[in-house]
Amino acid sequence: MSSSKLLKGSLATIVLKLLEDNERMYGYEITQKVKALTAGEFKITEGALYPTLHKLEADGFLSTETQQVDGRVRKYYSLTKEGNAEVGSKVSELEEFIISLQKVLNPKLA
Amino acid sequence: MSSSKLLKGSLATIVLKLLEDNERMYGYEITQKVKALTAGEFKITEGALYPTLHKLEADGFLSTETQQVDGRVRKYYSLTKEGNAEVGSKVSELEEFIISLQKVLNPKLA
DNA sequence: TTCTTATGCATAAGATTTTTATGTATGTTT
DNA sequence: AAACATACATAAAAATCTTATGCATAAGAA
Repeated sequence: MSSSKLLKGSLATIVLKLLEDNERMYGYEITQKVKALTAGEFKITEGALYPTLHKLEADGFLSTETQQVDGRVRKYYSLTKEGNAEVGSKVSELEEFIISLQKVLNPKLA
Repeated sequence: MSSSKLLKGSLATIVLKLLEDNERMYGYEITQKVKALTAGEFKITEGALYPTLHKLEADGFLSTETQQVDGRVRKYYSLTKEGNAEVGSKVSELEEFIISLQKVLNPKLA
């Protein structure tokens, strides 16, 4: 993920969340979706995304099916049962992190 | 920083922000302050904090003065002129990152 | 028609930032 | 006396990212 090397462990959570919302997606589609959602702020690089997808699959959170579309190969990812159970806690964890971060950045408000 | 290895590049920004709010602080005090502000959610480790402080000093954003207090040495850090000029943009960058992150995590709202 | 851009996957080297472990030292509490 | 808190520091290892590279097809521009 680009956007100036911020946020380390958030990419896996972002991927899981997108797959919760979308049923199935392929890698390139994920990069475009994130770019669209953030108005170009986040640019997920392939070097970060593909190893993350492979790890999530190895961990049993994602399953894949390859498909030919217009002469090109696409590898679709979907949440497994375990993946589905994981998304919520991962997203909560990240949201709680954001809340804590805001407490530091703006102690008067948050 | 603990809280489960989340957020990579945010520690330097947190340090700069605390020093903007507090005039001068020493390392151990920073760890305690962050713990207090976040109700124990963030536990900054020494192995992360001290190298970060040293780098910020090397970059010219912080200056130091050592002081003896109750037989123990404290190394106080303060923002330099350059550090003061840097805090705002670093904090803005992090806040914009949070906004983008929320757009991904909750596309219906944000 | 050739070059560039877009689509689509993947891996490897290097950089960065963190965790974990270790070391030194003094003061305070049990 | 032992344990915990205060206070600094560094090094090895792990984690996660960027950058570079490679392969391949399709579509659009020059």
